[in-house]
Parts: sequence; C-alpha cells; structure tokens
Amino acid sequence: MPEPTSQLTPRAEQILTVARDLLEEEGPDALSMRRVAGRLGMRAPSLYKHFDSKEALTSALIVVAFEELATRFASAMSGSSDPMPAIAAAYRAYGREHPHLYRLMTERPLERSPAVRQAEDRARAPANQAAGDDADLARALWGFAHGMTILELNHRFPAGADLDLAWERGVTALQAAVGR
Amino acid sequence: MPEPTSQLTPRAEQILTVARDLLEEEGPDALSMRRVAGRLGMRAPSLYKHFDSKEALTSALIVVAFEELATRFASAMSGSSDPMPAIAAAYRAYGREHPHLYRLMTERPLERSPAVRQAEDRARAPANQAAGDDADLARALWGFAHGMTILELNHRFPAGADLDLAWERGVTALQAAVGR
DNA sequence: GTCTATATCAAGATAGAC
DNA sequence: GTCTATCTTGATATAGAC
Repeated sequence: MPEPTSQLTPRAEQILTVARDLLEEEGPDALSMRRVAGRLGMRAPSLYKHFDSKEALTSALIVVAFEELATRFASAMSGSSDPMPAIAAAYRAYGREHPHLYRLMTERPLERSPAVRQAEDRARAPANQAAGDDADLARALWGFAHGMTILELNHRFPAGADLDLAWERGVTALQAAVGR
Repeated sequence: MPEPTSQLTPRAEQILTVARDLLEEEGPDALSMRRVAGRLGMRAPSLYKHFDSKEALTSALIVVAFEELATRFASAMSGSSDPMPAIAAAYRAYGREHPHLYRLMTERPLERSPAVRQAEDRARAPANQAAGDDADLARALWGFAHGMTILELNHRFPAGADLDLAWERGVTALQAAVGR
C-alpha cells in the first residue's frame, strides 16, 4: 500500500504537520506563514522554498483531511453490517474531533487540484455504497451529515437539544429510502 | 405590525443597507469599514458614531437576514398544504439568492444578542411546525436543508449532479418520518 | 535552505479638531 | 456627525546575501 501523503519532502511533511497542529489548536486565524514558521524555529520566507504559497499549504492540508476521512469510512464500512448509520457516525465523529480542519475542508469553494479530487473521490465511494449506490440518495445523505455536523460545531442547535436523537431520526428516514 | 428592523436611526439603516449590498455583490472580504464608508462618500472612522464596532454591524446584518428568512417561511407555510417541501424549497431559494449573506448567518459560532436570538426563533417556528412539532425531526430537517444548501453554494457536488432530485429524495424521506 | 530586509497592502479602531 | 491624522497590527510574498 502506498503512503497516503506522498510527493512531499520530509521537510515539507514537517511543515504540514506543524500547520495542522496549529490550525487544530488555535483555529484558522492562527494559520499564518509566520506562525507556522515560528513553531519550527524559522522565518516565514523560508517556507516558500517548500510550498509555493499559503494556498498550496492549505490545499495539502485538505488532502490529508480527506484521506483520513476516507480511511475512517473504510473501517466503518468493514466493521458494520448496517452501513449507513456507521458512515454517518464516522462522519460526525471526524468533525467533532477535528473541528477546524473539518471547516477548512468543507467551507467555501474548493480549488480542485488532481490530488484534492482524488482524495475527495476516495471519501465519496463508501458513502455512495452506504446509500445503496443511489447517487441522489447519497447526496441527500451527505447534505444531512454535513449540515448536522457543521451546525453542531458552530453551536447552532439549542443548548438542550438531543443531537443523538436528531441524527437517528434523520439516518433512519434516509435508510428507509434505500432501494425505493 | 412593528417594523422588522427597529432601534436603528435612519443613518444607521442606510449604512446597514450599503453594507449588505457590498457583501452580496463582492463577498465577505469586501465588507470592511473602509469600503462601507467609501460607498457612502464618507470615511471609515465616521461609521463608529453609528455602530460601536464592525461586529455590531455584522450582527445587525445577521438579524436582517433571519428576519427575511422567517418572512419567507411564513409565506411558504401559508401558501401550501404540504408544509415540509414548501419550507425546504424556501430555504434553498433564500440561500441561492443571497449566498454571501447566507454564509454570514450560518458559518461559525454566533454571538447571541437578544435581537439575534429573537430573529432566529422567529425563523425556527415554522420549520418546527413543518416537522409536525417534532423537535428532533425538525433538527434533522434543518441539518439536511442547511447541508444541501451550503454544499451547493460551495460547489461541492459534482458538476452533473441533479440536486433537485437529491432534495426530493431527502425531503420525501424526512416527510415519511412525521408522526412516527 | 535559511536568513535579513523590505515591499505592499489592508485591516479595525481611537483622538481630537471642527 | 464628519473629518484628518495616526496607532497598532498583521498578512503574503520577493530579493538577494550567505
């Protein structure tokens, strides 16, 4: 099996790891070239020897996130005979564990490099399968899962809301539509 | 019936309108105090006589958006005997017509002033009703509608995807869960 | 591959005159 | 209620020496 994040020099991998930690710990405003460099004991301009621009660094971060999510999906599928709830739970869990990274990968239009597309597709496949290979239903499932996840991360539901139950209602409803 | 956007001086209303236009036309990066002032033929510091901070201005913008959405929901409900599809369609339409404003009101945690809470609640009520006054199902519906809307605005679905159909699948599934 | 120095730009906000 | 002048901060990025 090939390494998931390839094509990068060891130093670039280091930078990527630091950038990720910074984002996850302090949020998107902290993700500046200065701060990333600072954590590595270097100066911001030096980073440009490893990544062409901040956008290139961000894009690499998104690829990592999609690859992780795809891996989660794969084990969720293999570990359960009830694929849709398993996928939904894996999706929600990933968002809760990595809120800033999750926002980065879903918020706003995405520059679609080949690497990004590939990682995205790898994550999409199991979700499609969980929806009985019905592309329209799979999109509805994705919409539901993303909406629930991001609204939860953004604290948009009322304080006392039972989100486990809301997820269950939604997943059950969508599951009943498989094969219809 | 009271004016929806009250408590503001006429000049503050003007500023709010200009800020909204700017956001809708040019996106969030264009929404700076300088740019807002520029459109009114004035200087940025003068704005602070009308709004305490940029955040106060933004918050007022969000209140306006929620009020509009609530109004849309109200007419959708009154114009249809099939409330859930009507609410869903109204939600999607609002997002598509006002993408930047829609993002502003849903992206990230929200500072909850009394005015914001009130506007939010006003929009939530009809959606709840459409879900048969089942709070959990209403949350699932909101998650679905928000996820579908924001993913569409962010161009996250494949180019050829039939989103009308995906919406229909989701709404039909959720509708079947009313009263269960 | 790292540095210093710098270019360029723009942001939010305040002080105080008028 | 508007202005000018200014403070403070921070961003991405490039040039060129070492």
